[in-house]
Amino acid sequence: MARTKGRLTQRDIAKLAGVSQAAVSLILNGGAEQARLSAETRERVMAVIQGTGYVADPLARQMHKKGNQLLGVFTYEPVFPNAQADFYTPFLLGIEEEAERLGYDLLLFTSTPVEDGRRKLFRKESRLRLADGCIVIGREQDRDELAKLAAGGYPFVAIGRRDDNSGEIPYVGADYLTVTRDLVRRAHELGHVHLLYVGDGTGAESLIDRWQGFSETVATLGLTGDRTAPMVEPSTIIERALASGATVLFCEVASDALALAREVDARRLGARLSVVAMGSAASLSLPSLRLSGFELPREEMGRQAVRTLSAIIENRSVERQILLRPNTVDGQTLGKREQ
Amino acid sequence: MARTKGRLTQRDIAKLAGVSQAAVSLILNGGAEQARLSAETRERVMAVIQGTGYVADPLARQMHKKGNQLLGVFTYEPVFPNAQADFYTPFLLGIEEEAERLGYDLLLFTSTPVEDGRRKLFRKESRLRLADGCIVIGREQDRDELAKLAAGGYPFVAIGRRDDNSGEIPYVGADYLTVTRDLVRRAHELGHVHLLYVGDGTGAESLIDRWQGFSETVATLGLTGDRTAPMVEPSTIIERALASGATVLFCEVASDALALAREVDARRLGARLSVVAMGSAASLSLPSLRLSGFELPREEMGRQAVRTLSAIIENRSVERQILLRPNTVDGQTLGKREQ
DNA sequence: TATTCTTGCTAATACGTATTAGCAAGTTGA
DNA sequence: TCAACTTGCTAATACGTATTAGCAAGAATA
Repeated sequence: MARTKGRLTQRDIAKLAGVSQAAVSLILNGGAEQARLSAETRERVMAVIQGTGYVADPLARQMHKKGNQLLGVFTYEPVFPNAQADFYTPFLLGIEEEAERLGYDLLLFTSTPVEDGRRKLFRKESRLRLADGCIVIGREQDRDELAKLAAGGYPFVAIGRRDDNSGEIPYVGADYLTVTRDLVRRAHELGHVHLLYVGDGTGAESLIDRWQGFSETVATLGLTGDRTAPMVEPSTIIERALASGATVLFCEVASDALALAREVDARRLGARLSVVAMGSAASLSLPSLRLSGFELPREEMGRQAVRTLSAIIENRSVERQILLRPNTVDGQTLGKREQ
Repeated sequence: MARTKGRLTQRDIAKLAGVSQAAVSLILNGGAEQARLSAETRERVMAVIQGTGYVADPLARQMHKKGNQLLGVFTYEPVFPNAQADFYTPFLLGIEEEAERLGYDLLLFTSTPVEDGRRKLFRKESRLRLADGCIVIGREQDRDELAKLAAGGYPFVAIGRRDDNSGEIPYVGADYLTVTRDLVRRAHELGHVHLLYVGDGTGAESLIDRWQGFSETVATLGLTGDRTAPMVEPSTIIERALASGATVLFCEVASDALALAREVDARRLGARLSVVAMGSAASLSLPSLRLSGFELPREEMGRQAVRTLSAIIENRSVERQILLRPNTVDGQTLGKREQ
């Protein structure tokens, strides 16, 4: 066996069988009918193929398909967590699941060990187009870069809402507004009439929406709604609430909610002060302290992002901006207002 | 939003920069010196590349046996866990970390649907070549497939020891034999002379090695060592141990160890019966019940796999079969033999 | 002034496969 | 007998990149 050349090709097979390379390809891909290759020819070629053990080079086969069936996942920090309570994993779980279902592989961009932060991002971005399209998770200060991407015609979907002037950044976000409204209503049903919003209520859309859902609903229902910035000291906030007569704390940031709920617990104020976690209510909860509030449907957001992205890549029509409703979590920290 | 063409090519770049496609390729691959392209031209082309975010199609590059700075990761089940106690994550953490350090991105092969509980490596072969090489995690019954891969000259590293006749499957495994020996010695030092091995002791190398480390050391030290298959009922095993006079249980499977330790606890036999977990002693432990035994150095295995793989890809010489020593875990379940 | 050298680039081709258009020879129909 | 049709195949081209050979214009040399 003179293995002069590295790899057996269709040309070799063709030569051995006395046909053209095209014939070999056609026979292998079921185009033989269409091209009316005779049964004899087909058998002859197949015999050679079997005899030589020829297998088509998968790379060459893929070359003239459209894409590479690759979805990029772009994050601003390493994906795999040290920490137990982990932000990215649920998204990735959903992404992986749906990617698998749709026949895509995932490309995880690791950042470069380059010191300078900017270059780091740049180097990452320079590899972005390796994939057919990309899912961008986290960090909402990147509208410009995303807008550039969109303008360049590169298919991508952000996880987390991104509104910009051009209005055409595709995203899968969470409907904070509605769920916050529902929680305020729920508090109202439980007798609360004075609510305290703990957080900034500005900046990212997700914060603006929470605040808007809160303040609008408070107004609609004729309740009293205050706002206070999150403090280093939970005690300060609790005292402020007690002093003002507020009976529920709506916390923008879940870790604040947890800290506050603990302090409330420690002071045995559970009956007088409720705590609502606007996010991560389930995942941050401890067995001994289950927060009330809501939880992002992260897995579903991941799945939806993959569906949207694949539709964009494959040029199918699709709703490009989707908000999913967070799940409300009935914990122990939202109770009836003490009479 | 343009989206006229699917993917940006060197031809597009060339047109934009007013040069030939060849010039673009040369500049990207360091052939610019050789071809005497002027500094201005180089800069002009690079500017266009940066502006557009062009990246060479990995498939086309692989056709010329060029790398893409891409490491594949193949697992037999989905990577991202539902379960809390998670198998893959620590490996991936190490892999991501080291890949980042070495300037590789990661390609997660998810697209193969799980068939009867696991993914099939051979279904992926076409996709595998997108990556410069691949890390295969888990499942030790895949020697044939791996041998085929190796024969095809595809660079890969298995996590988990794989010995086969050809003897050349590269892997990063755990040195179960040594650590088991040390644990038996430790038990001996604590006064134990009659040990019970709970498990099959056959099948995968990892199991064979544990049994071998156990039985050899028992023989060397002149101890008594029995073996029993793992049972559905922990009670049965415990009674068998008590009846035979064994004072330590060496458990092949960590979840068995946990179940046994719990039962021992429940029966208040802690002083009479020790339990050793040969694997996951730390990660399976509860705050209230810390197992003694050992734990795989999963992160380090991941890092080492990346180092080995990159060496193979880059044609540097490297030890292809590496065993890392698991870490012993001093928990509460291995104590002095009761006098 | 003719020759050689250098500079800066491009044309052409290869990689291995898939696919479309179409050719030559034979067959059928009128 | 000429056109239309069928049969059985091939030529040509595309995919996107890498690489080699070599061309044109100017500079240096003899």
